[in-house]
Amino acid sequence: MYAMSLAQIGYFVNIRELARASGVSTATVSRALNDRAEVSEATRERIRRLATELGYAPNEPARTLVRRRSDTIGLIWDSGQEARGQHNPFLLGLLSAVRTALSEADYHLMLLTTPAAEEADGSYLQAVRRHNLEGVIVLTTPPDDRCLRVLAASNVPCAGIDTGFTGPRTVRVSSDNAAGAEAAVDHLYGLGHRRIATVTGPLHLPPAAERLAGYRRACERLGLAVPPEYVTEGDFFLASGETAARKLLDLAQPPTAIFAAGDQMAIGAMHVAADAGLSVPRDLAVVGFDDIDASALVRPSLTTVAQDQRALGEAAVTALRGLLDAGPGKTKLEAEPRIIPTRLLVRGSSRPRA
Amino acid sequence: MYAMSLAQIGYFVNIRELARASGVSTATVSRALNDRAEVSEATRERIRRLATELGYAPNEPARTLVRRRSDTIGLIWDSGQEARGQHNPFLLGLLSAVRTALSEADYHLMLLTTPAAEEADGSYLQAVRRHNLEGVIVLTTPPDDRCLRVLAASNVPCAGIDTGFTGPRTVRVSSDNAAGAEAAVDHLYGLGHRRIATVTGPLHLPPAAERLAGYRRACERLGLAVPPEYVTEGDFFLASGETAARKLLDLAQPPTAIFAAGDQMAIGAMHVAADAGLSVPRDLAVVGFDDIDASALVRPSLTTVAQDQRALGEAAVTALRGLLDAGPGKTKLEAEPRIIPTRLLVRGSSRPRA
DNA sequence: CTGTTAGCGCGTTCAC
DNA sequence: GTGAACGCGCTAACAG
Repeated sequence: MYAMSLAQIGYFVNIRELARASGVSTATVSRALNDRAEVSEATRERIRRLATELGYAPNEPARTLVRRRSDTIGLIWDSGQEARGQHNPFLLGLLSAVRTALSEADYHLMLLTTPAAEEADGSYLQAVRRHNLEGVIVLTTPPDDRCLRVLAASNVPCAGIDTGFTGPRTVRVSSDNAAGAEAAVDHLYGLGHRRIATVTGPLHLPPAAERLAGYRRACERLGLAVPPEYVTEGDFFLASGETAARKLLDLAQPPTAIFAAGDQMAIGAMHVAADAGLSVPRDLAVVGFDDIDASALVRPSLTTVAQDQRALGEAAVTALRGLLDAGPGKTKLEAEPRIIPTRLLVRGSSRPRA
Repeated sequence: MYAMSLAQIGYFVNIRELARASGVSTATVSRALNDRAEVSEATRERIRRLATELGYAPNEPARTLVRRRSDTIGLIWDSGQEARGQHNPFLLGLLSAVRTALSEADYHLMLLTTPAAEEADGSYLQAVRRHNLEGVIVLTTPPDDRCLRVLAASNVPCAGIDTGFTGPRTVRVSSDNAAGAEAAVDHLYGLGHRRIATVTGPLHLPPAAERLAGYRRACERLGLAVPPEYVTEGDFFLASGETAARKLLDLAQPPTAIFAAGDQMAIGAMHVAADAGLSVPRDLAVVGFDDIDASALVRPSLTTVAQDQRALGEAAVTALRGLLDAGPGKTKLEAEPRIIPTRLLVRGSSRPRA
């Protein structure tokens, strides 16, 4: 309590004072606090107690300097979407999961900033070196980010969630997009639907391509025909879902169900159906992907393939730690992607037809 | 280009090598790179060029150690909501804004982790000292967080967005909740509504209390009666909005319009109205607060009082920098809150009655 | 088991 | 205008 008041007025103890107070050398204090084996249990305990009593906190910059490691991980997330005013609704969940997992592993987290447009190709790499970062976690960033490519090409350990980049010490973590899409189609098929169309995301993005592949695979397995006009490309946003749905419903043989690769597009499809006087799910069933907040709030609520943000975040941290522990030599880990299962949430937009 | 390849194989230049390469002492290099006046323009330019060429990056831990300042800000956000699986939809916008504003001011950002439950009351404070953080930004954290109270009570500069804590070097930034609520009521009044009820948030939270105050003030100014049963307390989540709306619509004199202090509750009210066979906005107008993503996606789309996340984030950074520049002496700044205007987004749930 | 010593990379005195 | 020397707080090597 005495110590707390000291700390509150801005007085901090350093290792030297702690040593003086406990009657040993700074080296012993350091050993005790860092759980080195060569300290007697008695002195360790004494130092420990005194440390908390005096409110001692190690100076991390100093530790980093001498140990040559910071126990700090950098975090990068997509700012391209932000620029367009579009926030990826997953980011927050991923961020929380990553933060929690990292702190449980005793790593600190530093938020890296996307560089200004100029020729700052190496700025992520520079940041890593400036701060002695051990590795970087990248959240849903477009693979065409030059600055990021430079980073991935370096020997800095990187774990990416839903990213497409590769490099010597890179791991990718992502949801099982294909299986999720398959589950969605299976679900609709089980409901009796035989004319199932899809609205995809931008097909140059891996998740979008994988979801389409899953859709195709399920249709093939189930013996469903997929006329070319049943596959329409969107951009994950609302308007593109509306446009696509309008096109699909205008077909001579309109689908009775739509699987959209993103929830916003799925919601757009529901709007169009309502405007056309169709009842969801009776006249048209809709399944989305992602489980954004809005999916539970719209009416009817949206059946969707939910991603497990928590598991994704934890997997990214685990993967990164794997890279860190393996050391610079082991480049074999690169290709080993981490796939996280999805979960189908059946809601109002696809309840069994009466 | 040559330098880049060196950096990519993990070879880093430090100030000593830079000095050798440019034929001066490390002192001169330091002066040149830190824009000290005592260096000749010629050598400064030469050193600069060589630095970028060789991919030199200063070692921040070392700089922090010797300068006794880290240029780093800590970031804390509410994890209570996360634990309950409820993400505050604003967080992401605030985070981006804070990150951008901070990096423009040449500060680095460190994510702090909420401590495990144990008796870690001082852990934020400890983190600040460990990393030599200059200050902390707190995003929407409940004011009853003990760990946070210890931090706020210290002399660490803190800027909080939508938080209720106070301390010797603390600034609070928040939306103009009262004015926003007033604008919502004015809007409904302008549409011809005279029986306007409200669903509040938990009234122990400042934003909830302020929005209710604004509602009351507007009603008073407009000469509208506010029977006690027109004010129902919710918790910002969907279900509470539904419950409240049911109660309101069951009244002998049901309101023709509802102002909900949060969008989720407003959407809940719309659900209840629909279930009761009422048409929104014809039979019941609804206005929310926050402008969460879902508000633009539901049907009818939700009229809402939008918070300016960008401005909030920037204001927090500005306020914090004010505290930092003022130094430990100036405790006067504490009480000066930053109020950010809101914006009424008129959408389908309150379009003029036919 | 413990103490002494030597830097980690940098900014900052002092001299010149 | 520039260089040499020192030390920030801490850990690691080496003695004892």
